[in-house]
Amino acid sequence: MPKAERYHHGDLHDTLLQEANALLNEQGVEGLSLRKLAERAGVSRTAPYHHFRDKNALLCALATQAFAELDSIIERQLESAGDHPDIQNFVIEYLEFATENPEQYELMFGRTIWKSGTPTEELKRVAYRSFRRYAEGLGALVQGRLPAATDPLRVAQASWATIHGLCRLVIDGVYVDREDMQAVSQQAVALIMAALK
Amino acid sequence: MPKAERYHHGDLHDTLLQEANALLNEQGVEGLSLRKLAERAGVSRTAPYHHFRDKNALLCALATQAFAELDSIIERQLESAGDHPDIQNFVIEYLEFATENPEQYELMFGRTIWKSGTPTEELKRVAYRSFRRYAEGLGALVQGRLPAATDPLRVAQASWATIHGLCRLVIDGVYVDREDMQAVSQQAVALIMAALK
DNA sequence: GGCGTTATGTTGACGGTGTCAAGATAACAA
DNA sequence: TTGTTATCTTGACACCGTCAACATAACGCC
Repeated sequence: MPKAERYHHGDLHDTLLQEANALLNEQGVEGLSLRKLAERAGVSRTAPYHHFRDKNALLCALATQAFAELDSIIERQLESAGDHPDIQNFVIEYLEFATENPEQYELMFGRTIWKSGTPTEELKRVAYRSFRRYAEGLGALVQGRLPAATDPLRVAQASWATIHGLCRLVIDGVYVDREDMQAVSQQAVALIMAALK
Repeated sequence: MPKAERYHHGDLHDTLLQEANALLNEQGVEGLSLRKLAERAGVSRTAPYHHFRDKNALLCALATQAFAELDSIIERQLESAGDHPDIQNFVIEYLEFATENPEQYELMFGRTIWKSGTPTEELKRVAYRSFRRYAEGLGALVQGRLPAATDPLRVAQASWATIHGLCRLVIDGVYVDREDMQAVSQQAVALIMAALK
């Protein structure tokens, strides 16, 4: 029996995630509707509800996937770095990830899930795991090179905020153009490095 | 004749802006619908369309108002600063503005207008004017205290990205709590200042 | 004052959205 | 074979932004 005519799809869960990602890239979060998604998957409007509790859950699943990718980037950096972590290189990779997957990035950190929606427990877990790893890596780098009484956690938060803010400005198209991104990031890194002993 | 029964509202334009701001604060951008807004203003569904071309135009008007406020903060800082500009103080005021008006801040810099919508020409003007002033003020501060071949514009972009990123993380509730905000901002400022000669 | 033009406000309608309820179908376990 | 359960369906509801057509009032000109 041909797949298209079966009453049960067979692999709808994964198909939905795939098509949702495609739709996301084509039309952005605003263009991602469950109904369009269902149609693309060749299934009725409410079928997705048997695989995701609601739209928020679907979006969280997408964001969780994206965090896994970001996590692998961080991990790779930590490994290859050894005792010579290259911050500039990490920032470049981070910016690349964000600007090449702007819709996923929006989902990962954006209001859609964190403010207007409700992040899944799983999403919270992976999101904070990414940050923790980053903080640890950065902590190792700045170890003993900071002024006394400086909390490494604060440095991690501040530097992440810098990179994140840059991503947001570039992605949303405010104040910083895509061409300027590299230069600005170099400046940001230079500022941080200049502050180290 | 009592105001409530008049066919013509008389001051709908301003009333809409006011009520929209109220609705924004109560329910966020997602909760701001033209229909609810019209009802609050005591007017029919489509009446607002005679004062704003569409929802995007209304949102842009709100964002423009908010930029005017931010602008006055920046201006006040520039004036009172003289030759001793207090960056830390500016950052504190900026963060206050952003966290006390999170929905307006979202509108000012968020995807709703800049990515999924279309910023008005007027909005673009005021938005870039704010940044330009900030960049000039910061430029005066760091004048001659930067390593050679450092573009002040890049420093302005990088530092704005830092503050902005911090705001976003705090507002959306990711990685940085409201209580940590002050400490993180101090750390960020310290990093920048440490890099100056 | 009368009268046309324009600004402003109205109802009706259309296509889109998320999601619930009730029923159909198939897979699976006993 | 016979329940039980997972999956998928249609129907419905309440929202949403916005267009078209029409009603009302204000304003300027004779």
